[in-house]
Amino acid sequence: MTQTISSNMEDYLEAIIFLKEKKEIVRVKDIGKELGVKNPSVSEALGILSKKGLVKHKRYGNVELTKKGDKLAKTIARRHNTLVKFLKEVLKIDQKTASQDACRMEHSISKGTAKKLNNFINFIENSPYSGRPQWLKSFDNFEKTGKRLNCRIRKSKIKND
Amino acid sequence: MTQTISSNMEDYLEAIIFLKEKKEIVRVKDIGKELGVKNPSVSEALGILSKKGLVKHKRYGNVELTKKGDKLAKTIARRHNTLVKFLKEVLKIDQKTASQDACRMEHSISKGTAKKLNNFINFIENSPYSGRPQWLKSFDNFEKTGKRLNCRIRKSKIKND
DNA sequence: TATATATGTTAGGCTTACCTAACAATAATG
DNA sequence: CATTATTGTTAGGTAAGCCTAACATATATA
Repeated sequence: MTQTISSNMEDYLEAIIFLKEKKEIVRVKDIGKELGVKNPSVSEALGILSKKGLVKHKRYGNVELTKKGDKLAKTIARRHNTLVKFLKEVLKIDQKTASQDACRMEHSISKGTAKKLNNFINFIENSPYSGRPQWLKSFDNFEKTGKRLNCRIRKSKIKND
Repeated sequence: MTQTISSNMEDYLEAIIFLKEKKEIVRVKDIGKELGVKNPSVSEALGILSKKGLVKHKRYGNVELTKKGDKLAKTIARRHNTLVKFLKEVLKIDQKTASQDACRMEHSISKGTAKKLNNFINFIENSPYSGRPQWLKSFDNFEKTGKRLNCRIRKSKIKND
């Protein structure tokens, strides 16, 4: 019985783990601020997440993730980061838009797709020869000018196609 | 005053344009079947979309898109197709998963990102020299073996980076 | 320590998007 | 053309996720 949670509940988990990282103590109002919702909404969400065994929270106390909640939160955060990387590094989308888009897309991407996308990023990041691979530089140029910037070597050497 | 519609309403528009393409006449039950919802839900949605001037629908009649609705539906369908292409062509995700993921992601991707992703696909599809670009073949191999398959030409010719 | 301020919870309401059941109109068929 | 089957609509209900207003607790300070 693998339990599922909604996108919105995923957002709460993600906010909690994010806040935990930089503040150690996580309070209802911090979560609300992070997500742009009011305290009663946070209280309600925490009730739901508690029932599912993802969060520990006693009345008026601070918020903790259970082991299970922590694991799930990390998965979501990882997906988020993968998407941001893709959007920024490959598509050259600005930080703000990239993270906004990632925030929404992270809930709709399947496990397998997330994995493959992550591989794709790794492939790019571990590119041999300097930083950005040649083909991506060629894409940058294609974007700017609509024209392809060919690798000079290929251009001069490959004729038969 | 640019009006916005919800993800779900986007799905209805998309279903309508999809059905229109292959059946000419679109009925409430077709939409319901396509989206996996019951007729009353479709009726309700059509009411909403009609009020927004995106759909024409008289009681017990068939469903049409207005000019505005058609335009919007096409935008959504385009985003969907772009995502499917990316997932299939770049990440090599199977048809079924790709279209499922795209169905969800198409609502969360921003306009600018959709455009850039589309450029990226075009860049790949219009690759000079045979079909799949070398760097993507290299990625395929990276996925399979964890190792990078270098372009032979670069390998032998390029030394200074 | 009494009180004020900040934070959290509860109660009750709203919206979206779904549902079932009951009813209405259209289409198909004896 | 009358009846049945199919399709569509309306009415009314549910769940998620948000809100405000009112109340409760905790914390800080006079």
